[in-house]
Amino acid sequence: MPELPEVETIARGLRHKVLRRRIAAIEVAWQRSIDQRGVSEQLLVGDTISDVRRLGKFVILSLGSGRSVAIHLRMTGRLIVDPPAADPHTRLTLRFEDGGVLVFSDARKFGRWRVIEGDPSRALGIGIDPFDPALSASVFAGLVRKRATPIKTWLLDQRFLSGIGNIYACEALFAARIRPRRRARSLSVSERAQLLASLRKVMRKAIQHRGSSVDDYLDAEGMPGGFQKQLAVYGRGGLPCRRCRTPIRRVVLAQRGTFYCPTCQQ
DNA sequence: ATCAGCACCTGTTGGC
DNA sequence: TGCCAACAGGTGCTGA
Repeated sequence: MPELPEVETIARGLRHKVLRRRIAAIEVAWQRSIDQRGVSEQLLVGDTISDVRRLGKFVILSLGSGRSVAIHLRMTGRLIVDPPAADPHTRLTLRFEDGGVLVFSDARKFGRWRVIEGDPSRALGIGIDPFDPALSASVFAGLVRKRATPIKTWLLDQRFLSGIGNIYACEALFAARIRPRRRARSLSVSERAQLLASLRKVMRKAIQHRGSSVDDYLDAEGMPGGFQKQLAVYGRGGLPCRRCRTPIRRVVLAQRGTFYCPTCQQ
């Protein structure tokens, strides 16, 4: 479900709700929702949340002990603080000392919690953030260099850039006017510049709208995003392109639905 | 290095 | 109305 803009929205919303709260207990309703079941819970009890932020598509809870919790929401994961009603898909519950709770709800059970000692960005093995100022044109060029894989597939590979998912890969390629099947290494200097600028522009705008709720995404406040109304191609197969009226085409690439305009994107 | 296929899961939707 | 197949925003593994 959530990609960079959604995870960013969730992390921001969660931050002020859980900061400085102390973990008193953990309840695991679905074992596979947490790595190192048993060991992880023991490590967390008594620790305090000192920061909340996003790393790629992970929500990171930093703890007073120096440890971190990396939460990947995958398709349907949600983080809810002090829910008004019991959630039927609750997989994990953090009980705070003050009596409140952080609930991890996940209908499809794909999401994972992982406790990390030391530097989480290293442990997670993910690439550079698209908004990292260190991601210059030459760094970007180095990452696509020699890559024969389609650019859409490359964008989804978290080891290069982290945080981009299927929606924003499609949207950024449309904005940059590049076909999803183009080989990564075949992009010209100006196409690479266009793509990087489009990734940032599309996702910055999506963050401003608190993400896209295509199906059932909700942020930490339980609110849907608003960016889905502005999607140019994603989910618009057969509908006219907003730029040239050509029907948007849907193909499957890297086992994922991929949308593009055959006229605007070359 | 890359890719297709499948696995992990459940809920929703669209076609018949 | 009811059933069933297809599909879903993600990732990891296997085997070719």
